[in-house]
Amino acid sequence: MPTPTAGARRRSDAERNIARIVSAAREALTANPEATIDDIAKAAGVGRMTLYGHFRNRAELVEAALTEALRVGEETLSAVDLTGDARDALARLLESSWRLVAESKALLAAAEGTLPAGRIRELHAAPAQRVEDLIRRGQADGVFRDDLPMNWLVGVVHYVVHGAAEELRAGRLRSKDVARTIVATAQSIVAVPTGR
Amino acid sequence: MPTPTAGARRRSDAERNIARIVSAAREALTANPEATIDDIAKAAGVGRMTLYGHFRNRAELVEAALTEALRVGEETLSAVDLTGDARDALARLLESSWRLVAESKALLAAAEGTLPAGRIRELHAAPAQRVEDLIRRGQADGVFRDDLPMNWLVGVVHYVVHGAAEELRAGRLRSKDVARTIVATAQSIVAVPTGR
DNA sequence: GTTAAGTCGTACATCCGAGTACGAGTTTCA
DNA sequence: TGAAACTCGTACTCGGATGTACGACTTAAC
Repeated sequence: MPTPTAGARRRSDAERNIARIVSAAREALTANPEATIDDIAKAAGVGRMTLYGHFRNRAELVEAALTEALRVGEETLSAVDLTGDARDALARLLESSWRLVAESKALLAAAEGTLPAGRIRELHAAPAQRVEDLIRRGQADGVFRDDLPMNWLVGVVHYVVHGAAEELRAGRLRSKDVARTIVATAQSIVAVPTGR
Repeated sequence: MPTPTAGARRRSDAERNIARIVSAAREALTANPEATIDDIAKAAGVGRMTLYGHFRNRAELVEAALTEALRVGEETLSAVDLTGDARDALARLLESSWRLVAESKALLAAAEGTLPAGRIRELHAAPAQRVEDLIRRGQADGVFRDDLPMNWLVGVVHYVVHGAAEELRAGRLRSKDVARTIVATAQSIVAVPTGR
């Protein structure tokens, strides 16, 4: 955020513009991680100089956009019921979050260039943890495999989601099939493998 | 290639330098899709001007590197025995090609920016076709699922390979586990799903 | 050993985006 | 309504990459 100083009383229009800018940054960077500062300012309906009035540099802006996206994501995720059969819980989690995860991809790519690597992992440790916990529970219940590294199982679910989003974007997967495809694929991956 | 003209008699040192440049481009762009022309020239042990003597611009160089990579890949792939049980064939295919596929990722990313999209798909239609044929055969034999779009099955195998390579790069997957992890994951994905 | 081909440094023209400086105009807020 | 906060255009500087021009040097090829 622009002014980390505590008692930051801002004028209402400034507040509104900041919100617009962050939102525009999130959208623009999601569509194209290399979006220009100028692109973002235009998308926010604001002059470039106004933007610089609130964010010292690109890094600050990217961080704000990423933080915002993760906050929204966290809200959505925390509303998902993860009790009951772990396989069903995974389906519910994916159905309600695949869009968010997919959108965060480009944003992450934008952050990759400007933010320190540690800061990035730090920011999205929470959502990853949620998936890990669920998988761990599924393993304890005997419905998920444990012959592959946990890191991998968590990671591959992400890759599947990103992949599906990419296929959708490229027109090789129909919009209505995405959720079903992701769920079926992820479930197959984490399920206890059948011995042929 | 630099001179598409037919009777291009080149001096031997030029020939050697071109080979070095293409090879260096392949390596440099694999490590970093945004590698500079200058980086590549240096890596090839050649002056920037020499490079420009053989490749008019970045696009031409990227295309040469990509073509070269695909040619090598095609060679390796065509040596794999794809007969017998489709599940085993898939394992063999992945074991001998995952490195190549992973390396091609960054190269593809580099091409994405400079080459027309059509040219790219055209260049790597052949390898994708090989995977598709194998999956189709597995389906005919009843060992692979057919409840998901073919495009997706082909695509997701790529995403798994790229993902594993990324995890390896990030130090979250050990080198010796990569092949096994990829094979196990891919087999789980394409296998006929068990009805719980 | 001559000659054409190829090498490659220096220097330059361009383009593009980030970030800075200035300053006049506009809006909020008390 | 007056002052501070904010907006935002113009016009820079700066750095980095691409591609071009020139020209002297070196090397392969016959």
